[in-house]
Amino acid sequence: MPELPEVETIRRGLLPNIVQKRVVSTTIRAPRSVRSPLADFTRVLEGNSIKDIQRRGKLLVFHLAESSMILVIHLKMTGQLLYKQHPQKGGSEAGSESLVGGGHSFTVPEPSLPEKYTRIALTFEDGSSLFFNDIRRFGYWQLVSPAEFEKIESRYGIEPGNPNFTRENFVKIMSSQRSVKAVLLDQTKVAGLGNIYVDEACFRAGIHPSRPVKTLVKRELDHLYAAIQEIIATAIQHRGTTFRDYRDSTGESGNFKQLLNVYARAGEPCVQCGQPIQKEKHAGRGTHFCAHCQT
DNA sequence: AATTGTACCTGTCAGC
DNA sequence: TGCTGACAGGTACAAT
Repeated sequence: MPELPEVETIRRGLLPNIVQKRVVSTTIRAPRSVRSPLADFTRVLEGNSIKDIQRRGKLLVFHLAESSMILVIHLKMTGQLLYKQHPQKGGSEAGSESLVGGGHSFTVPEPSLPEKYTRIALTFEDGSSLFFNDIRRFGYWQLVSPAEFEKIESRYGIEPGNPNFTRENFVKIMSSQRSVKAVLLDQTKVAGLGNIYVDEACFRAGIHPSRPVKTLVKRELDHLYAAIQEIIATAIQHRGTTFRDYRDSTGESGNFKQLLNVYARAGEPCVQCGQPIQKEKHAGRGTHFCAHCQT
């Protein structure tokens, strides 16, 4: 799924476009993507407007102007939130873009929305729309009360980029029997990291992802603490990483892929030492590392 | 408390 | 070409 940098990029893209806008209609094409009673969902959203969009870890948090209910959206693996300025005519090829490559010139029609994988759509008073596309349907939209939100929110750990991501708090987390990989992926410990950025942070810090966190010495903790913040900040600057499904709110891919050192580079030479990057399963996830540079 | 397996769902790709 | 199995950026839950 989109991790912190991707979700943050989506949030920033949506903010100027849908805040203050009134929802005039909701379309639910996949009822299971909504984790609230559908009647309530529609009743609360229609006629209401978006007051603000925040983010907690990988969760997008929509505050409403005329209800205390909060809309939380999790994109999981393949969720996308696409904003379209103008209503589209179904089935047309309008909005095509031309690409040139390998000596051939060809045209890729920009798919019109809604499409096959559109699960939910909102239409605003000015005719613009927000589409939730999600191939695998792991993602969800949920309306929660402030009390329920507080409960959800409180389970998330410290976040790179937030004031609570202090070295002191970081060290507190890094004191279990579990591996670095497992702890950094644990959203109740550090919120927002996923498989890509955990592997990249471990590489940058020179730490093997299967090391038990309690074996890290001060210098290694310092490196890892700094690496996480640098990776996340740089990834946000580059608008996230796109492999296949991730797109920002305008449908654009992220640019951080070219800066990856280990993730999805199994067998390719390490940028530091030239040895092939390894891929093994750790903490249940495909894990990429350089056996020479990470100890 | 921590780890492992399983489930959710659909698409893609490697291998036969 | 077609089939099968493994795997994919995430997380919740049950079992161990």
